[in-house]
Amino acid sequence: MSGLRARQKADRHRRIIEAAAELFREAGYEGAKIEAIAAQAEVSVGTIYNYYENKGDILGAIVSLEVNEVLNAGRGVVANPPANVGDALDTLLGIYIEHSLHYLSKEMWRQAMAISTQLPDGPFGQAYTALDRSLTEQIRALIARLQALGLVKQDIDGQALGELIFNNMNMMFIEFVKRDEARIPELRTAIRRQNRILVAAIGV
Amino acid sequence: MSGLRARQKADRHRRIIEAAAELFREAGYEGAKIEAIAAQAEVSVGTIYNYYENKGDILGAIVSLEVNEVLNAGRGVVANPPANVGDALDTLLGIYIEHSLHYLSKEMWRQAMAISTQLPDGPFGQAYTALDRSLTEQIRALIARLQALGLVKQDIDGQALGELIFNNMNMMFIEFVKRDEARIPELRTAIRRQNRILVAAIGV
DNA sequence: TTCTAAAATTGAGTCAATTCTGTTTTTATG
DNA sequence: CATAAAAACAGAATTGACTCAATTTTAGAA
Repeated sequence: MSGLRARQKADRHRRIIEAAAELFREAGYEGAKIEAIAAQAEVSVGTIYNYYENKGDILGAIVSLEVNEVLNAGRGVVANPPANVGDALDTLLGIYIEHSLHYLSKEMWRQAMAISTQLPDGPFGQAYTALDRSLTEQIRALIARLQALGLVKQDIDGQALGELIFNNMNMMFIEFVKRDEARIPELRTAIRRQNRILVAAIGV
Repeated sequence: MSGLRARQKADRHRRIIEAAAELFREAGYEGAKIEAIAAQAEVSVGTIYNYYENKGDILGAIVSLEVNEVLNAGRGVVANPPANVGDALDTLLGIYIEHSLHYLSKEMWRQAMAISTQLPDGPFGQAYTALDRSLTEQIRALIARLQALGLVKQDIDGQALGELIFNNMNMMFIEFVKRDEARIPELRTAIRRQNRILVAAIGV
């Protein structure tokens, strides 16, 4: 019935992702040749292309796993935010940023971001856009929660604010991954400073 | 003395850029083969790589020309801004956005942005980062001007505010070039809506 | 169990960016 | 104005992502 074929398929997917993740980590994205990934996954080159449209999509699958974890971690903050607008934002964005380099190197992020703008209609491009939207939505949800708690003015345009905060953080993160010597604490400090303007504007 | 070699060099640079610009326009970035650009520029493939590190750098040179024009156009607004904070911002950002598709197609922008994050240390990557900084700086200058005119609170953190506004606009522009069907008026409206929050916060 | 159509796999072949090496042109010096 | 060193050029060779036609494997009907 459901069996063999589906199981083999899932298994090959997993093997390809694991092989790619290992080689990307060891050799970098460019350094990891498709032939090497295929060999490591004990699969032929053609098969990889049966599962993923192109090399970027393999990286994309890995990045998606990571971002989904971040989204999950963020739920806790939205449900139970610190009782201070600035801290609440800092905590949520802090989770995004601190998680970001767990599995993915800066180089992998650079490649992933590049691919998502280069091929916005490819599988990964679309997935990445959706993930960005989910993150924006989560920030918007946090703002709504803070409004419910009476910490943020009721008449604030939550949608626009969420976009503003996400877009700024995302752009800062892009600059961060572009510079290998950039460090997370400085990134967070810079974002806090930018958000201070907003926090002052929206607090009750 | 200075002569022949330098002249030939400048001439070849120009021919390569012109050939590439024409082919990128006609065939798109991917569609424009290096061999074709070389043929059109009456130069060999090897010579192109003597002038530019890779295909992306050729596009980069073209993008830089465009962004520099935009920066020039922006100077006028900073020197003489509309007497209203929201309008002043909208006018400056409007210039950036309206100019953007003059010479460059969305596809060219996508490629250029992708390359600049993929190879941040390449010639174009560095140039692009510098251009972003110049644009941020110009927004900061506008804010300073508005402060001098008494339209913006004195105690506003102009640096952070400039970054916030630029980063948000830039991210919106990235999303804009990723969707072929996206239109400029809607982009400007969305950015105005986001900036409204800031305008409310910083006006005297 | 046996057979057949559909699905999946394979790896040699294609294509285009980039590199490399030998040649030509320019410069500057005696 | 001859010439050697330096700079630039040409295009053939390399490399690696991606394609495709042939082959193998699976599902399920008889």
